[in-house]
Amino acid sequence: MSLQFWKPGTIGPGSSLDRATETEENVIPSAPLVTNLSIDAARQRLPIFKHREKLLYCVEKHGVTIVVGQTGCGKTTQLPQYLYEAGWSTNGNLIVCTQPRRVAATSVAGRVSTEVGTILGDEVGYTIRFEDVSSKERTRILYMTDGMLFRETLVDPLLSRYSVIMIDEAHERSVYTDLMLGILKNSPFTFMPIVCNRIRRKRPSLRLIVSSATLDATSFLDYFTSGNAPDEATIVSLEGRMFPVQVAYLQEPVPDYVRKAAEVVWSIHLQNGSGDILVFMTGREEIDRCLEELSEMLPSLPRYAMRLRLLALHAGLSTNEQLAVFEPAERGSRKVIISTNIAEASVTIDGIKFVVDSGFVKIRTYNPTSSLSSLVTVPVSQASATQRAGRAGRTSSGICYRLYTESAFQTLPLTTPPEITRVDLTTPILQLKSLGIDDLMKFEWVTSPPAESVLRALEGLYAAGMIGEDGRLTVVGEKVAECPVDVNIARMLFMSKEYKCGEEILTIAAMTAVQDVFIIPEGAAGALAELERRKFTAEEGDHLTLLNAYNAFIRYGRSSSWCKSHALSFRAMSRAVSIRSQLKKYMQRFGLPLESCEGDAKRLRKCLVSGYWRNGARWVADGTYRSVRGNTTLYVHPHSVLFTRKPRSGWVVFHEMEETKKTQIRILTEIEPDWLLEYGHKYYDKRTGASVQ
DNA sequence: GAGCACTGC
Repeated sequence: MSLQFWKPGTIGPGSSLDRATETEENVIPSAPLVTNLSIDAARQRLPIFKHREKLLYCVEKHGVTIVVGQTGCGKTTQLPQYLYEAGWSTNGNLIVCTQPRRVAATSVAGRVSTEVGTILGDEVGYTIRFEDVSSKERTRILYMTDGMLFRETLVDPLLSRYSVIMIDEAHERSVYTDLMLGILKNSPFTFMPIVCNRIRRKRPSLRLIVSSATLDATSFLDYFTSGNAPDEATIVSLEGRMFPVQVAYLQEPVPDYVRKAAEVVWSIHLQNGSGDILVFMTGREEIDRCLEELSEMLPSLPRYAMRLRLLALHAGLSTNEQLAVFEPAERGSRKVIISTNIAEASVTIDGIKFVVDSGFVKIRTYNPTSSLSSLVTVPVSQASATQRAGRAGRTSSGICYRLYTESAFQTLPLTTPPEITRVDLTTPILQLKSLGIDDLMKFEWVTSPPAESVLRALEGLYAAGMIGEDGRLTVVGEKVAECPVDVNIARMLFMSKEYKCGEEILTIAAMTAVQDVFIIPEGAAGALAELERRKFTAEEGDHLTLLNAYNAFIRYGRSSSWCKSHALSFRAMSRAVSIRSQLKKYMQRFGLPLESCEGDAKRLRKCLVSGYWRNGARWVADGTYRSVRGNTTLYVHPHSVLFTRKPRSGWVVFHEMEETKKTQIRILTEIEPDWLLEYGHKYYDKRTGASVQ
């Protein structure tokens, strides 16, 4: 394979590390310091233990401490321990550290409890949805998902259990991270001493640490100090322990990065010593194509070369298939993992020495005007590209090959827009209202979502009866805010009392909340799986089909082998069981009866319409649908049981709509059109005088 | 007749 694609002076496959000019000595830039920690000290790149006293001092003195720490600097594991030793968790107080992901919260808690020398769940514990491994009396350091802490604020807005709150991985800017930071600054109940002195009287001892792996951390400081109180907060930079990763760029852009990726993998393999290869693609389709290209090359592998073990990694794989990427390659062979963005932060594989970065990623976007969510392929941000490159330097020095030019890299956005700017805000805004934040126009977001999204969410909440004309929560809205489900689904749960079908609606609510219930593989196996699925098919549509599958799963003893032989995902089904039992508790608390409709599907479908009435669609002769709102053309998702069939009444409601190549609707149920009117009139007549046609 | 990036409560 020719090396001419690689810009001279950067590193091409096969060139020696010694000869190559380094474009970036270490792809993780060292952090500039805005700190009252001595800049000289930082320049000397002191190891973390020398920061320790300064760090404790900063937390002690200031309301907000921003910590910039690279991968491996120990901020997540060490910092809470320092605070613990320094006595921040006396008098029954807790030090809480939030993580965006469940696995991170559990694994870090495990590590720290070992370091402290206690059993997990004793002094060190974790709390994630469905799992609370902590002790009310004894736990002092608690790891938690940020979503879980956010939910806790709905119950205890003062967060009175905690003396220190550390929002970790803040650079990822998950919705819940942003909401947590937002309420810490804005809520009338919370305490930011800098911003809100009246609260400082309520919680004078509470401290906040925001920790981030990237430098946009300075913006967190500005956010909390409104840009004018630098002596009230600090940024501390910690040195990471990472091996250097060198970066090579293409000299010329390529039209087909999938093919190019396969070629680069091939030349790395032939010209470099041992070390596994990780390739970033955008989705399953590209992964499969790249694997195909590589397997076609395999027969031409020279006899002297190591063997190649080709692996795919994406979220759609079963647990076992995912675990395969962690198995060390056999002697004399090299692992090549072709992955989605899952390997950028969620899944960490040791032993990777080479990263091949396509430079693209699929992200969710939301168009508030059409309330359409879509999945688009976009160029990655520089921060993402840096993170991807870093995956090559976890266990030794490595090389990252970027399948784009250096000048293209310079034009990439610095960061990915925070998730809060790209999602439907209906649920977040309902929850903020529940926290007493009524005037959303005055709410100071870390990054403001589009005003249109806020308005659309308010409109939806009003239409669903969650807020009144004054914008305040209704009695139902107050309850629904506590429920961990979508507003539509919550409405159904409440209406099930009228339709006497709580038992079934509860199951449907749980099943619609999990993804990939049916496993339909490609090709011949897929056809067999389709046949299996037909055993559960209800002619009314997907909701009742999901209900049938759930009931059968319970009837046959929740067995994983049973799932396997019926094309069902055991993981998804088990999750549905957990969600159902959680939602059941909410129903009991709200006094909603768990009656069965005793096979009366009409009652059940009417209840579905009470939640989905804004998601109506009409069948047209070409097999597509037209939405009731907006009259846009909708295509049925191929996984729907109504994909091949016209609904008898010609009308359906659907669970969600999403734009991919076309606008698709997922999880459909056949209904009578006048059921839509029953709910539609209440809304349309009052607001605009228009009606549902 | 055709397809789901990744989290989280």
